[in-house]
Amino acid sequence: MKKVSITIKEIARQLDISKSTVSRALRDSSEISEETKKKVIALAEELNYYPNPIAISLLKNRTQTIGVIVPDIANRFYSSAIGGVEDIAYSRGYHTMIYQSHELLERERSASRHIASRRVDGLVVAISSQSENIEHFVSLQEQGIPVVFFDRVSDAMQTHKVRVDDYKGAFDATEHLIKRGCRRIAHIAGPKPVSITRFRLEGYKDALRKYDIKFQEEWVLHSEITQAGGTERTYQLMALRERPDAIFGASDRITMGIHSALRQLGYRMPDDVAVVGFCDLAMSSLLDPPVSSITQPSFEMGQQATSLLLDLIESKNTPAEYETRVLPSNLVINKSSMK
Amino acid sequence: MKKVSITIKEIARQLDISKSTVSRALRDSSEISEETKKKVIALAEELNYYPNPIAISLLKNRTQTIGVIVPDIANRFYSSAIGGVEDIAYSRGYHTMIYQSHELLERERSASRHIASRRVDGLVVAISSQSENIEHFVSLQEQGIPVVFFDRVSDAMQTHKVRVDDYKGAFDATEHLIKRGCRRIAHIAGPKPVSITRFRLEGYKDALRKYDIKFQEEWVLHSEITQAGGTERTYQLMALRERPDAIFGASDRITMGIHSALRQLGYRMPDDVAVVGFCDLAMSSLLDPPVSSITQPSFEMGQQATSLLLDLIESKNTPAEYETRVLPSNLVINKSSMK
DNA sequence: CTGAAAGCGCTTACAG
DNA sequence: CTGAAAGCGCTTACAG
Repeated sequence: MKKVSITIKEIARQLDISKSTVSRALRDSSEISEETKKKVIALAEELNYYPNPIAISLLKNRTQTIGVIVPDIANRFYSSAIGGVEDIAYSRGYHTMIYQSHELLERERSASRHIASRRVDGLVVAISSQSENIEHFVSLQEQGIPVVFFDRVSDAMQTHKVRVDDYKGAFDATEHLIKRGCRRIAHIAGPKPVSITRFRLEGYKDALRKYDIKFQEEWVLHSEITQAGGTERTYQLMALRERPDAIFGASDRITMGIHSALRQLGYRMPDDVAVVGFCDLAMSSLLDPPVSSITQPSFEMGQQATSLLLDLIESKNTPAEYETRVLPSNLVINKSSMK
Repeated sequence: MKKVSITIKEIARQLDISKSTVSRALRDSSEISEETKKKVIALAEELNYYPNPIAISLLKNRTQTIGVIVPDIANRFYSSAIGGVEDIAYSRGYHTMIYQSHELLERERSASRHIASRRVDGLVVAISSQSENIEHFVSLQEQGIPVVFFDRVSDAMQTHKVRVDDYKGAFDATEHLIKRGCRRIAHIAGPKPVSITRFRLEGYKDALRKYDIKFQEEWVLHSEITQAGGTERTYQLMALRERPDAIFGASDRITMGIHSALRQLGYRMPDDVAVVGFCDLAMSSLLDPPVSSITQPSFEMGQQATSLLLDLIESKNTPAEYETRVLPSNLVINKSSMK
């Protein structure tokens, strides 16, 4: 199949003027007579002319396109964040290309290569849980393609970062469980290399400390960010000689696993075990019982990361200082922890 | 920030040969001496040279990129279908741009315009439920940008279509309920304009007919494809003087609404009301009780639609005949309908 | 106010 | 085997 697009040259031919004049008239240049402008614009509309963005990209070495890499678009947290990215990008005249890493370093690298070769103007990324090495992002930055991190950030690179206050979210969740009378509070954490895992773990520990509750090594387990992971770790926790009376889950997938494992094992929430997770609200309220969760402003994170990125793209030089924004999370209490 | 990319010209300068020779050597042309090729390739690697795809696009009037428009990427059905699209696209050397219509005609039009102006090579789309008018897709096709429909198709346009056997899926679900002893089977259908709504409704009706069960107008309600829609319509059904003893839901969102409404109203599934839905399995098994569902091969639909699209893109002329592929669906029985 | 020319990075007939 | 030239669709100094 062949595409025929009408060009500036064709308009020039039909009007018997030069391409330069057409180009200027279309961009409403002050040095073209009103009369010529009108003729050109009228014909352009009639012919349904659209400038070829590819030619412009070649000229400006800019594509007006940004990339987003997230672990998984099916995850509500990320699809909502992408909504925020698109929101800002479109309003500032950029298009968005979405990539999924599926938590795989190799996929992330391949997306980065694609971004570099496609001359994408910049990248917003939530790092894959498998990526301890982030050389591929450093390399993009060195090539002049700015990178902004959101949600999953890394200390290994200087750039803008937008994340949620994971520490405080975890602290609040743990404190809430303590106030509800729980004393044996377990935590199923995410994979170790991920930044948010550390922050959340710290929040959990500090809340215990504040109330003089002893931290027990065996009550903290690391898990993949999957439902199956949450289920397996819950089996392990409930098999302990001294069982926890509460479990705090580090992600929504993990929390779903906790929930289904507890039901399957015959425990009642919150009476036997109270549960709080970092969760998507729509999801958690469907479960029985509905799960208390720390909600995160995902849409807003996408927006802020993108607006920082576009500022980087549009400024001539590297900023004096990179910014790390920490957005507040919010604890929503549901039946699973209402003792 | 400024991007500096190394070009063919630079390689030519350093090697003191012409750009033409460099270009040919890089594409491994047979008319270049082995020696020259080696030199060129070695230097290209050293300099980390990548051809500028934008220049090539301008030359070939091809972008090696396809678009996908789906109502909502957060919906598992679509995110999985996108997985299938990406799978085929990448393996055939294409990149994928993802757009969401959010079930809005205006958003779908704007995505189509973007696709046209960006010279995307082709489009795979599941039509928004709001789009009775699909002129924007016809217009793309007329501009030489092939369009393939999947899941939500339309008769208003001649092209390849890939859909699931909605008729049979609905028939099977209804028949299953009948065999379980249900006689007052309600159906919460999707929005009227959507093609799949009709197919599913027909399957439902025909199954009733086969078992000589009278079709009752008031037991079929149309709903938006949202959880809230399913909930509202369930209220309406259960408020009827003669209550249904089974509800068949036309989509996963609707089915979640049915499920939560029934629980909230105090009905037991399946004893009071049996439930079957067109559902995502991972989702439906989290509910209590787990919901029986007609599952659809979403990944495969994405794959097949994309491979048909790429064939269109790569063939010189319009095919003699357009194809409509109908993939089988599968009924998975869970507790919600096990009477 | 308008046009001819150069150039963005590449490919490819046409010569030699 | 290699090079000079034209061209993809556009913009923009430079002339006039």
